[in-house]
Amino acid sequence: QILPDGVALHCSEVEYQTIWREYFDMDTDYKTFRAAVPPEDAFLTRAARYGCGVRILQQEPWEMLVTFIISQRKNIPAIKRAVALLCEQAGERLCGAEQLCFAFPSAVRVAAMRPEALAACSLGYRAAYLRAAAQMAASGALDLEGLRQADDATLFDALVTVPGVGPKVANCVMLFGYHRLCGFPRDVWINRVIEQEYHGAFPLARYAGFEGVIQQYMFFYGRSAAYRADTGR
DNA sequence: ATCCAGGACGCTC
DNA sequence: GAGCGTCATGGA
Repeated sequence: QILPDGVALHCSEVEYQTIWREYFDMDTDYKTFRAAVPPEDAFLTRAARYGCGVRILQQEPWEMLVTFIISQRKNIPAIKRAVALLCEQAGERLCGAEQLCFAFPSAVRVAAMRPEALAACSLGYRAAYLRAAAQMAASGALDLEGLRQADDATLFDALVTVPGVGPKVANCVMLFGYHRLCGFPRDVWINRVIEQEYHGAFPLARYAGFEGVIQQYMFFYGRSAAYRADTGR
């Protein structure tokens, strides 16, 4: 089945309708977002074309909160490793046909982890953040599901009450965990792009309501070998 | 070996 | 509110 942006899915119709349609955000028209990029913005024009298949996944708030707390001051391979270790240490064991597999652990399960198990996930100083976040989410002091109904500002304010969650991580959780496309996470890569391509001033207001989609184009292209080749390093 | 990583926090000023 | 040093660990 061929879907917008040349995406091809190899699964049954039922599986697509019940799982992947929402997860891959197939009912959102990203072409309209890309069309908002003015031709005179050569960087973003290239970035949007390069990342035309990028979509904002509809992932779970708790999973996003945890993974982006872990992400701070880590590179992507190290993040993957830490998340995998966390799943092995605390995740529910899945009956995989071939290889051993673990689910992403719930807040209750993370809150119940022994300190040694948590320390075995190579989280460093983030271990204390993660434990606090798990206690908040497990106790209901932080109602991650209820916050789906909250407006953007209320959601942001609630997220930054969690230890280890600042503006960058909160924007990631809003964007990927709550599908708030206004989220615009500023990480080292985005700051680098804004500095090099926009002299420190990016026209964010032009993309009101879908800032996060534009951010993804900037991030994906800015990190790519294609960009380094285009700019000569 | 050295630098840096999808930052946040606590402290000054 | 803006400008610092610090934080633990591993990847490149």
